[in-house]
Amino acid sequence: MHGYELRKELTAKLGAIRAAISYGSLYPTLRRLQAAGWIVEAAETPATAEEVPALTSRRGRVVYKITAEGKERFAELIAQAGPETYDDTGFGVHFAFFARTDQATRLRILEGRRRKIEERREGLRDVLGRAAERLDAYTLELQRHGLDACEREVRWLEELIANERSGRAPTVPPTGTAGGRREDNSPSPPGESREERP
Amino acid sequence: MHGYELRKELTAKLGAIRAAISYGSLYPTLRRLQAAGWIVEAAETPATAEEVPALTSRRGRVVYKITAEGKERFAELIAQAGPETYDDTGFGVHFAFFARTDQATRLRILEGRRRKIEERREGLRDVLGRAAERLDAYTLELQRHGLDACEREVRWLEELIANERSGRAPTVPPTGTAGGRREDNSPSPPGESREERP
DNA sequence: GTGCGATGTATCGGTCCGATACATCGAGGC
DNA sequence: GCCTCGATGTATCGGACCGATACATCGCAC
Repeated sequence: MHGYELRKELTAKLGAIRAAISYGSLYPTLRRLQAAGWIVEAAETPATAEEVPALTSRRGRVVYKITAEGKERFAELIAQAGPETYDDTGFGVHFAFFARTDQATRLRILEGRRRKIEERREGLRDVLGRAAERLDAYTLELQRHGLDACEREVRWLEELIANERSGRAPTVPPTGTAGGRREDNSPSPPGESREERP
Repeated sequence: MHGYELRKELTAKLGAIRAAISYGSLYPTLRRLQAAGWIVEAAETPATAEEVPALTSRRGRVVYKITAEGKERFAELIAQAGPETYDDTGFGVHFAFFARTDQATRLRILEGRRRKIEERREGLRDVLGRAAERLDAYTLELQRHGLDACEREVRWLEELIANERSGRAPTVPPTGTAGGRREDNSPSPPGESREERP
């Protein structure tokens, strides 16, 4: 893909957890990835060969393609979990690419996230319990709302974990689930709804 | 307060919406505020005058105090709303200081936030409707979870707006609401909270 | 035929974070 | 009595990211 397209794809895929990637972040990142050899510039074939060089310094759209090494590195990245894997954005990114990794990784990350949210929940309960009379009604309402969100997310995660253990696809799209699937290293992958864009 | 204390206070007050302020942000900000004249260094009185100068370059805790101009600027800041007022963090900060501003401002901000969340909600519905078959089951589940959070927040905001219009304190701690309060410029401030564990 | 919004690449200044350094102090273990 | 460890406290530095902006092309509606 080229940058603009990539941005749109990611915005659709990650829209639930974060705003669009900024250009100030996108283009430098693409160059970094290229410098590392994880993507290569795959110059778009001009419609007719002779019509392109006319324009002065027009950059034109730059199409990138992931390399074998890049794929390898990507697989490593989504499978390995550091502390930032469990914060809101980090977890969202990992989760959005769950279909590309194996069940053990998915379970590990879901459980790590649950632990993190449980900690946040306890912190909020603490504040609501101990500091309640020091805080005004609006601040308290904010904490309550946050606490509610935590409890809700823990339940959501627990459902996902249970589904994962039972080998089923994520929760409950009441659609008829499609597709037997085979995979190289993972025992029981979830149904991929469709897929495969390089 | 001094920096460390301020950080703890803010962490408790804003814990529901964001992580602790980093030191790399806190101390430069304090200096910026001081340079602008909005806070002043109010050197902590040493326990006994002669015992302090002994230590070599020890900075000791630096206590700051807000100035009259700082208070004025703060009141302006929480009352004025830009685009960033309605994103997650910005809204949380405004909301956490709602008790310091007037009802008209509170309503304006609550409604702006609602509009923003409704837009996000529509975006997610769009993706779930149009791009559903292009995305894998996990990504879809992420969108669904995000959509659910949006719907929930809109309901929460609507409750708050209704309460605000009726002049009552924020939502529903089933406590007997306490406190007659007077205030300089605001028509009907909310009761300052009593304690409460749900 | 012209303006305007979508498409597309790119940079720059500023802000914030994470890691780290350094110093003091009280509590607890041995 | 000594020593380590965690909490308290101020501070900086490099790097990542955002928001604004610039500039160019293309298709379409009016």
